Amino acid sequence: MAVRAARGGHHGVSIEDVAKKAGVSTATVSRAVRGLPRVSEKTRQRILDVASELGYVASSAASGLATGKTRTIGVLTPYVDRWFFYKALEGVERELHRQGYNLSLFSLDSRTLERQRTFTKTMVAKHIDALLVLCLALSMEEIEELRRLDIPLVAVGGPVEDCPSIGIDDVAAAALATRHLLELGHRDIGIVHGEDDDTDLNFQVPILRLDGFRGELERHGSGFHPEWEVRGNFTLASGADAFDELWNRPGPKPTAVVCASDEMAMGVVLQARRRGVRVPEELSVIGIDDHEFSQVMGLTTVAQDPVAQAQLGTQMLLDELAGKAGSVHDVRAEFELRVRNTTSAVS
Amino acid sequence: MAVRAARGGHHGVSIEDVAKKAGVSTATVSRAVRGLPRVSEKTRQRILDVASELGYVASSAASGLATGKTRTIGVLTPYVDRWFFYKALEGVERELHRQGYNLSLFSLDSRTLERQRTFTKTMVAKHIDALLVLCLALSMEEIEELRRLDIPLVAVGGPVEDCPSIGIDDVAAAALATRHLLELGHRDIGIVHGEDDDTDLNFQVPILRLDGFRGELERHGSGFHPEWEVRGNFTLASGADAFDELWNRPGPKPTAVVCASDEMAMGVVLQARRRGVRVPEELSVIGIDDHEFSQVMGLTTVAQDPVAQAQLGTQMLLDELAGKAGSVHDVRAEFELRVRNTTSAVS
DNA sequence: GTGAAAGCGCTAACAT
DNA sequence: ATGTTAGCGCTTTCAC
Repeated sequence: MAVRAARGGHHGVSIEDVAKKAGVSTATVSRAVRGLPRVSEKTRQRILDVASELGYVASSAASGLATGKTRTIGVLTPYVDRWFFYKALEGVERELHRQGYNLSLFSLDSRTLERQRTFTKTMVAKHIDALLVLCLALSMEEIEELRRLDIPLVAVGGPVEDCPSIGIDDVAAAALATRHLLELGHRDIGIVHGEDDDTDLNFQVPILRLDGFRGELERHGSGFHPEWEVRGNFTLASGADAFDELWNRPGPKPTAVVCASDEMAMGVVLQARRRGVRVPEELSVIGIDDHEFSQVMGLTTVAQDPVAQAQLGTQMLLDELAGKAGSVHDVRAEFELRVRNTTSAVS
Repeated sequence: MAVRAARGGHHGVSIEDVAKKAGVSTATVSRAVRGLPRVSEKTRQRILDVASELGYVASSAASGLATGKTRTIGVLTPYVDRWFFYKALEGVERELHRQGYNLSLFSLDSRTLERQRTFTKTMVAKHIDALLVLCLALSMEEIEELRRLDIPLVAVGGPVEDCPSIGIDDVAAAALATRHLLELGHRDIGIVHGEDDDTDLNFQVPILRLDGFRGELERHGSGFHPEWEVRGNFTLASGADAFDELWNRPGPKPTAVVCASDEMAMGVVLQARRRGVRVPEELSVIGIDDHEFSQVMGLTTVAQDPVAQAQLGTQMLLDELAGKAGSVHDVRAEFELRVRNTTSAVS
């Protein structure tokens, strides 16, 4: 007893408290509160009443220990303050809480050194029943480690080696954006992409979009302009910088530019206008995403829906946990061109 | 044994496995892996080796049950896709994982009906050791329920009844924004606020900012223009709508407008320019927040730092959990005027 | 339909 | 420094 008191079990109604007060065994309480059969309606009701009167809620640690399930799924993401990521997070959350699951958030910001530790120690600690990875730059070892976890796993927003994933066809999306410009008569097209030099990181999206752009240009027979391929990092500021880079360089300028994200596209538009380059009259700009700001800004873009993608991924995980093996599988999400007013026919 | 196998305990190295293989008791393993004293360096090393060889990680459910601690703290937020909130979330995450804590995210989107359920059932289930509430619209019953949880609690970004909170002085921030306009010579000033009609919800921020605005005007002796007080909901789109509302109304227009958030301010700027009203020549606009887009857009604003606020709040919670009673307390966070180019002297 | 009892994997006295 | 042991609160088999 001394032990128990010392461990601070003071506040917290246990199943036993309910059982006693209801005059039944803990087993019956357990069945009753979980809505299991083999309890008469009468006793169930009595138990439920007592439970709510006492404010009883099962300890997740205890039931987790007993069942091996935690009813929480993890979300692993590189950022939480970037559009795709917070939208997706929103989607996961929505789907999860609707089902009474908890969401455990892991953010592996940069390529920090303490990363590995976090990964192994904290995540693998059986905290979670399943994991949803958001389009993360993962090393091979990390991926390997995740697989070893042996829990349902799905990637959203970008392919992850050997792992079912949900997301748009990035190559096709970038190609679509490029084609839109081509069809408007543009021939001098630049791109603001996000490809990093860093290798060994499993972050394909920027590369895929760049590929889509180049592929479409090639298909069309347009020439390459390596000097018009400039790198950004998916932020608004980097888009503005990209415009400067393009315009500060001597020589001819592109008449249009496709951006690997709306944020960068908006950066380009804003900076162009600030420097007196009219959009779309002198420069057409198209993005990918359909950020909520894009509509107000009138940005032409290739839209995708991260919330829906994340919800789908979550649902698959939940289905899998519910016993429907094979629920988790690859899905190419939808995307579509939304023409607004940052693109126009070449003059 | 049949039981154990049936419960899927197959993958999962237990403390006993380690103990056996290392030839010690589970108690010693427990001490060793947690870095507790009373273990010789020799055995500790041996245990650690075995543990890592076996890939042992303590089950959080088991240790949670034994200790009554979960090493996870909850974050309760109304949105995850709005600036202040995702920034704060980022701050919490950063601070938490640095300390090996987990983050459990609860999003109580709208005033949905299933809200109550989520609240009670899921949250209160002892999942968490402490809770950080993000500037949420809470009903009195909900607040009451939170207090009953009897765990360290702190609010960030907006006052919550009877609960220590970290955030800027919203009245002062709005007053500062207003004063800036006044000092530029503006006398016809409008506001885009976010005050909702909904009562009984503990979401003070919009009201406080509106108060700050009105107070400053009054202090200055400027007249009120109720028709220039228009409501938004903190989004870019609502800012654009607010501009329309202001400009579509017959009669004189304000020469300046303060907005309760940068997103709304940007909406106003964008819509003004689209409709041919020059900013800042014909209309000065100031926001509150310093959204990452604001710098690129050149928006004048009163800046605050949600990441820092959240980190501070998290640290307080952690300190409290570490035994430093009284660590959680009110803090007025900093804010400062950042003049850029959406405001200018009245012409 | 209900109860007794044996765990789940870990921690914390207490003894040695 | 290390082992023994009694729980933590819940679930689940098996008997009744």
